[in-house]
Amino acid sequence: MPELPEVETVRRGLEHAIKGRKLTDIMIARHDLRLPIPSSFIKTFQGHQVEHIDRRAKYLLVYFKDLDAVMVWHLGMSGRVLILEGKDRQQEQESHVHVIMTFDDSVEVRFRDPRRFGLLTAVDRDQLSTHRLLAHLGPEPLGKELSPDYLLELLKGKKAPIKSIICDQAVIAGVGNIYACEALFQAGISPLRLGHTLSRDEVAKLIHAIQAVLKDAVRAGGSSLRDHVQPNGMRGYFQKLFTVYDREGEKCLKCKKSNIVRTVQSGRSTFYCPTCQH
DNA sequence: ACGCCCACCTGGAGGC
DNA sequence: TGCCTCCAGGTGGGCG
Repeated sequence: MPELPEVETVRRGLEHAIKGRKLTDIMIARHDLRLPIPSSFIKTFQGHQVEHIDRRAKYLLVYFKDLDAVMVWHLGMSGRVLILEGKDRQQEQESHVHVIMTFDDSVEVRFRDPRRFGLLTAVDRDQLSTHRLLAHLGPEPLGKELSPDYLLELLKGKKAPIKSIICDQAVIAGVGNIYACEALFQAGISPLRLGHTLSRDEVAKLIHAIQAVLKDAVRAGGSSLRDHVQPNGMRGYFQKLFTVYDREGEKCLKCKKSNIVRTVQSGRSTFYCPTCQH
């Protein structure tokens, strides 16, 4: 379930498990992810010590000590990171584990991605901001650059619905389908509204809602971090937090009157309350 | 330029 | 049981 909060949760889990450790072995079961894993991948990273792990939008960036190359990792739609230590490592190999990285000969990080929309590659540190995967990304939603001024200016003349706009990684980096729905519900703004029709107050309210929803989800992910080392660990937990997403036909939790409606925008499901959102 | 559609993949759920 | 259809958290290329 990789939107920003899930990727941030994975980042924290990785930082905890492998920061300062040496990447002793890399096993690649298949290279053909969304982008092929470069043939030089193993030679580039094997034997190096993890310095720290960053996140940019939905990308994980693994930095190594004394190494120019940064490991750039995206989980796509179905990507999961499994962290296994000690006796857990002996457990039966699941399907669709494409890469296994071993640290200090004792901690295993497995990348499982059934749909293979994820990617794993190497980019030089000084080329990160201009790399084609990352160059177009907009501001981080939890940073200071995401201001009402910024978003209001960007919405001028935009005829796309606001929901599609906030899912655009060039506008806000890291918001995806679930949290776009959740934030619009919290802000009381209809996902169907065209971008240019939002008032300054609404834009401010929307930004506040996006930040609140993401922070809550990061907190929830953080609190269930231990589950993350186990397959299927966190799935049920996050779903409990959804107020509109995937709740078509159920009673709105706010007005307790209308049923949640599902519609399709830009090919993606949108969920909203027709009473609470205008 | 912008907004939308589609393909890229696999698996799970639900209908018949 | 099995087969079919639809749906899924992302992304970028291409089209009108």
